[in-house]
Amino acid sequence: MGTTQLETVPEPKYWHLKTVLSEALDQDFAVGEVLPNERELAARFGVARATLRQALEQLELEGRLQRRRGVGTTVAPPRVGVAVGSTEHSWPGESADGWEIVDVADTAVVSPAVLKLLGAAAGQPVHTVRRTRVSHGQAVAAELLYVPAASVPGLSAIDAPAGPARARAVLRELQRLALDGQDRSVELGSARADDAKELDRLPGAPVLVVTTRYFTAAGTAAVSVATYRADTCRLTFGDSGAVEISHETRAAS
Amino acid sequence: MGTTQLETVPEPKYWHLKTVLSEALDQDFAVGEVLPNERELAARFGVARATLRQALEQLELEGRLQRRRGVGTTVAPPRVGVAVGSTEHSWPGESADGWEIVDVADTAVVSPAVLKLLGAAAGQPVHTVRRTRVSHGQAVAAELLYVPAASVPGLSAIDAPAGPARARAVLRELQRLALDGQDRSVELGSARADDAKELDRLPGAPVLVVTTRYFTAAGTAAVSVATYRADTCRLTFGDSGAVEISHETRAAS
DNA sequence: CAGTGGTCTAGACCACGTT
DNA sequence: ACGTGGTCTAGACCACTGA
Repeated sequence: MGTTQLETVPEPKYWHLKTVLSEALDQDFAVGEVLPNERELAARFGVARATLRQALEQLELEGRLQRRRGVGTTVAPPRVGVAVGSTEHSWPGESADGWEIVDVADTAVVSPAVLKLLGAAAGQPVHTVRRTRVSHGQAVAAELLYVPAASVPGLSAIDAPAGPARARAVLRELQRLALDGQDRSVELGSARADDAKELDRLPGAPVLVVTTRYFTAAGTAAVSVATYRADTCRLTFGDSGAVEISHETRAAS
Repeated sequence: MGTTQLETVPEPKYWHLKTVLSEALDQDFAVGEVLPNERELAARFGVARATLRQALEQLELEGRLQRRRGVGTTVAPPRVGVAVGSTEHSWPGESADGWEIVDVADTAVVSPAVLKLLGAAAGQPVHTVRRTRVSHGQAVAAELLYVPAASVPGLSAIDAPAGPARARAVLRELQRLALDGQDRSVELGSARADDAKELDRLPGAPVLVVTTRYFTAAGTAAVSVATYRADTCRLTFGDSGAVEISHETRAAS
């Protein structure tokens, strides 16, 4: 008996479903179009709703679909490229890069892990600036920027009582410093409740967490933790224009 | 009736469960330790197994747990930092960076999207090199490197019949070219069947897809599509050492 | 073989947005 | 009020690993 090709196991239903749906999306649906509801789709494919949902979840994870409770499931536009690492190092807030200040919780309590990143001692006052990044009219990222008070001594006395005005002051002071370098990492996470609200997603939604450390000669002057919507964003780093790709880049060769 | 604090909606069970488990992991479990099986955990918390699984899935997504069919659920070590963007641009294969050549499918059929990235015409021959990146004894990434034959003219005649030897030859030829720049993007995806096998994960597992374009004066000389295990990897970019963080960085402030 | 996680079902109820 | 997706249940069977 020749070992031709029949040692493959039965493909899970939801996996096969995903493939079928994916092809249907390419051929029969336009961006923004709404799909039939889950109960009907499940019936049409002859599977339980939970199984259908497993396929939809994957497609949403890959940025093909957008689902909203109370509304429906729509075909998502291609992911937007969001520039994260320009060639030149720069402080947050320099040039209009799509970030909007939301709020600042002055001298707030900071988690031990962030303190460790800052190389700061517990109890040390830290300015905490909350910002949102908007692209194509949609919120794509929420950021928490941590700036030890020691990094921006100019603010020690002249202070507004916290709020957007003060946040801007913190950024302004930062930009006066000489930036020696920066450090960045990207990992997968799930949206905390506050970030989820900012990003118009449910808590637990997949996000790309970008952690950046800003260095001066004196050490780590600031740390930024930015969470990007993983479903709609493609983070771009590089010299030249953003890479233009779609999910098809990874289609079976 | 004072509107004290009771407009909060009931937290989903799986979300609360995740929090409880997360704290238990911090306090009562060591890295590598195995958890009780799903049926017992579900019973212990008084929920259905599906609900418990929803919590476990999130924790796995966040890199806190590792689950393997037939084996069990174990506490995952902190994510490993994997350097992706060194300061200097470099061709793939330069310096020992943990990549291992697996195979090369010479002049294989290439998806239209990749061809578009390459700026190449359909039907043009493209060398396709398959590599794996190993870190700490574990496969963390699988890569497909596309090199149009036109980029490495030195290989046109002197050829082995495809295979690791030829793959090495392609990389060697690449490194002779003057690299003008590169372009990188990161997005969330789910593992294709072949990548999943390489990474010892199930198909559909979450991965970080890093797409890199390599430019010479003549245009795009090569494109790399690397898929990293999202559960175990933290991609690092930057001048200095990798950022050292844990999930705690994003703990509620 | 026994035990694990992975898949699947057929129902129920809930939270949300729109009408 | 209605229809949507989100949560949850209590079961069943399957695929894989290891002893």
